[in-house]
Amino acid sequence: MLSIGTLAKRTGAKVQTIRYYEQIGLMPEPGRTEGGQRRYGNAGLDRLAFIRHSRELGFSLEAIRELLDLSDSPERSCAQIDAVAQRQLQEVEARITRLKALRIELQRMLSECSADRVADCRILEVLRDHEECLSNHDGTGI
Amino acid sequence: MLSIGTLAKRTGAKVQTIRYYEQIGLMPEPGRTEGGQRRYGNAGLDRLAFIRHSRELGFSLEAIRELLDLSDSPERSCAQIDAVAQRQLQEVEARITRLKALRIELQRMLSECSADRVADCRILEVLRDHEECLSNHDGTGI
DNA sequence: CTGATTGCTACAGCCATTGTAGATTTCGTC
DNA sequence: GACGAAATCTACAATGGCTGTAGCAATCAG
Ligand SMILES: [Zn+2]
Ligand SMILES: [Zn+2]
Ligand SMILES: [Zn+2]
Ligand SMILES: [Zn+2]
Repeated sequence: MLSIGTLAKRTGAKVQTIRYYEQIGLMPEPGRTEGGQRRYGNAGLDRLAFIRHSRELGFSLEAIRELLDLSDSPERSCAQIDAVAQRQLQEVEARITRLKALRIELQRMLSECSADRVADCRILEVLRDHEECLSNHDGTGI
Repeated sequence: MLSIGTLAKRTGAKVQTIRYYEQIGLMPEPGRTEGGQRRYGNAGLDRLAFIRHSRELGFSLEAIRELLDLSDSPERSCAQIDAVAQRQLQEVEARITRLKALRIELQRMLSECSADRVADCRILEVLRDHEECLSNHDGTGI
């Protein structure tokens, strides 16, 4: 049986994070010692590792909850699981697109600035007026 | 003189957001009508437009505060302003790098899944075990 | 003047944690 | 068994950047 600190060390999560996951119902309530401290078995360790790894891959806690629920029905088709991953991929791609547009604007601002007086700083000019921009940054990509 | 609602419409910010910016000291306290409603001049409009555009380019409110402070000294060198933008560019680039790694893992998971039973779902396998991953997702890029 | 719209303050909620304070429990060592 | 250090407990507040709500008060068009 593992203490919450041991679980934290093994998974890279913080102790408070594990308690938070329990609070929101993502981790089940574990057994307790006589003194009231949490004790976990391998199931708890596996579940927490799954959660942490999914977080590292950018899944939201809600998506992870969905994945964990779905994985409780091993005989069903995994189409729904794939859909969750597909959604996540699309979100990642949208964010990449948006960030690339931002990168271009930032690079342009920096390259056009002659590093002179604040009064003539090209960066401030662009920030003051979106007309100076090439992209939209309206959330829909370029 | 502009009401807070007009300011919101002109800049695309929400009314509450403008009040929030005032609360954290990013927007100055404007004049008020006899009845206590906020009234803004062009300075307020310009400042809010600057803040919103900077937010659209991904700058944090702290970075924006810095930029606004720096822009109050028009005769100084703009090196510090450029440094803020440079920092922002580096952050954007780091995020792109990280997201690209995530995209690769997600694409791989999805392409390897044969869309069969949950029990055999490749996506769940990968999420359960980071050993199945090619990248680190440790925040330091690939 | 009246009614609709807008604005006001104060507070709570979102996500996903992290940090804190003060009390209690557990564990290793003697 | 006793002692002290380390870990854990609960409860609550804070982070960033807003957004939403409730219950009033002010403003504006007709
Ligand atoms: Zn400059
Ligand atoms: Zn722009
Ligand atoms: Zn699958
Ligand atoms: Zn991995």
